[in-house]
Amino acid sequence: MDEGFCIKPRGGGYVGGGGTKCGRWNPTSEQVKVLTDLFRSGLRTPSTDQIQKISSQLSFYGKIESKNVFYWFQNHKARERQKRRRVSIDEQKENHYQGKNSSSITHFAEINQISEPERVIETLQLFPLNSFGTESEAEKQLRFFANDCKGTASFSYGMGAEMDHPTLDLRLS
Amino acid sequence: MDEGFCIKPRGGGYVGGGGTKCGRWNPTSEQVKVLTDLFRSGLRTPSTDQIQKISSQLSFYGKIESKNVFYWFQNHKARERQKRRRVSIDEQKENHYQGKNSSSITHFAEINQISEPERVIETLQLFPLNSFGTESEAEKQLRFFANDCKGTASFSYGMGAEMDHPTLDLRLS
DNA sequence: GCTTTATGAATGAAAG
DNA sequence: CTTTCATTCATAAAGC
Repeated sequence: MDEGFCIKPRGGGYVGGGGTKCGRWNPTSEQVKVLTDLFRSGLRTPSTDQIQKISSQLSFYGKIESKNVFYWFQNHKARERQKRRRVSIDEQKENHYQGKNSSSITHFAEINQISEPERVIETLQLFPLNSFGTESEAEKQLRFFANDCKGTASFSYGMGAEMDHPTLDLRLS
Repeated sequence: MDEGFCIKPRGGGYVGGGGTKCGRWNPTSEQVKVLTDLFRSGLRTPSTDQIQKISSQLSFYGKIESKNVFYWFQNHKARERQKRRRVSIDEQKENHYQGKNSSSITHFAEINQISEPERVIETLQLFPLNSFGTESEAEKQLRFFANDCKGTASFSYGMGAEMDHPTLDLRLS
């Protein structure tokens, strides 16, 4: 793949024309059967090594790449969860106690996370207190960005007259 | 202009009015282009300052936050690495059996041109100015393979030594 | 054959 | 940095 370049009309602009012959993997029934079997056996997130082996085995039945196996598991797992979640919500709507015991395994923490405090640590400018190693640069950055006022940051950095048109001059010295 | 913002392009788009309730950042093609350009220029882990500047510049094309830029680079970098890794392994495997009567499955016209100057200038103080740039085709990332498999199930499909033929021994023990 | 559905692929966000 | 999750985009296959 990688050469087809699937055009993505995201953001409004429709890229007319465009052959985009992105041929995607089309698993054979045997391949699907094996994959499903593995999934049912409990395999959910195969390791790289496992994926390689599975892919090799399945290549007997037809063209296949490692990434196909990877995607298959990702999608399968995600969709199962998705389905399950829908059911969960559905039951929640009912709001009836389930006569069914068995401490529900489904952790629906996500569902009512809708109104989570979000733990917005004001600004915390008190002590930078750089505790070595415990926090990576990336994390610091992220936290920093959290305060970022979202709406089009157009502070005058000395960007001069860059707002006139797409200057794109990204000199970041 | 494409007019990006957070409108869901598909179908009618039920973003609901007034709420500004946009889910996740949906980069415009211009934004992606610039980011890709920067990446190709060698920028991999922009500093906080750089991120802010980039974000400011890109805000011209649509709503964007610093953290979006941060995440973009993080993801892009990680996925490029993953892709490369996977392709390598795949090519390595490509030499395996399929000897049977396989009907020319050897149609792997997907030899990625991992060719890229690859001048990973860690520090990168200045940029070669954006300069047009054709639609960079480097936007096909690939997910990585997990390494979870916390002994979920005791299946032990005998994939390991039997690479002679599709054993597919899915012993679930 | 055109519409709907199923699913492969991609990627933003975030947790670890 | 690595790994996982959620949501969306794109398209081949199925249904009408």
